Amino acid sequence: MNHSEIIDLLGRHGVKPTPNRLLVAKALADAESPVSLGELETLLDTVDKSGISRTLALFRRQHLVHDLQDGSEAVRYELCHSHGDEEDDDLHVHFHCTVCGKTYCLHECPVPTVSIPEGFAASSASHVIMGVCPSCR
Amino acid sequence: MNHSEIIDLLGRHGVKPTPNRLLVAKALADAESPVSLGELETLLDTVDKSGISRTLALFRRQHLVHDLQDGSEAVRYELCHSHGDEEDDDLHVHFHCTVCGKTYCLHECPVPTVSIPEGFAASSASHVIMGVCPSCR
DNA sequence: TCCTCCGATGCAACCCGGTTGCAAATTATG
DNA sequence: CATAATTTGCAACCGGGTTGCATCGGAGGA
Repeated sequence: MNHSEIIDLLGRHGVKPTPNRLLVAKALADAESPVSLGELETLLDTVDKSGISRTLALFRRQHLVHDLQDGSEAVRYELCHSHGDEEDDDLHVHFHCTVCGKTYCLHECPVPTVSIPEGFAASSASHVIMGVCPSCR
Repeated sequence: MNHSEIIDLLGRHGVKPTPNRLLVAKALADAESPVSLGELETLLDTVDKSGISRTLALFRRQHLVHDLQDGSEAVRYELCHSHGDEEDDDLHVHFHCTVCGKTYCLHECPVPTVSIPEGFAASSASHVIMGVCPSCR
């Protein structure tokens, strides 16, 4: 994703494109798998941890990223692929490798729908599979 | 679950029944929903946080409890209901209420099986639904 | 029974991911 | 150009959780 595409993306989500936000968004766009705050910190050594944290909070509020608890200690972030600026409709299964710690997005696997008891109102769901990835076997 | 049943449960998992372990196991058995370390700490004010932490680590190693990241800040623990002392086969869906923060075990909803790409080896899976629970609507 | 030893426990210090207060820098606005 | 509003970096802080270490307590042997 190039510079102007990223500016455009931020704009569609109502986010003013400041330098740091562009860096964070680019890093997220370039990542092939969900990234944690700590990883972003080492990836973007010019940007302070607090700035990244605040940027991610903003992105979350504007539905530009969604977060994911994959079983590792840290929360990981991933760009929303839905093009609406509201809810994220790109809910796919994640696979967390217990050997290398990497988390894969199985884009081709949608999160299955589970019927839940009367009275519960679901707004989103996450499905994380733990195991060993191809390169660690 | 009464005292001797708990001692028996620990025994089946190869855990020596010390006073603190019995307290932690009882608290977990009595809880109607998964409990966090912090909640156990307030529940068992006679037992130190570090002791609870070490006990939970032991229980995890012996497959007596399994842990769950439900989207709240803390990890929650739940007694394994499988009666084997090895793997836990009681994988059910959890529901996390974003209003009251409580996590429900939907025991009647097994975690759906998702077919994953060639090369990945799954060992377990978690399925967490976020939303609003009956008492918060 | 008493001794000895090893595991269990409590306490405090620490670690780590993450957030917040605040002042400096940068950007937008009249 | 002046002033107000945002963004940023730095450091301090926060909360969950673990670890080092000294002490306590219980099982087993003389």
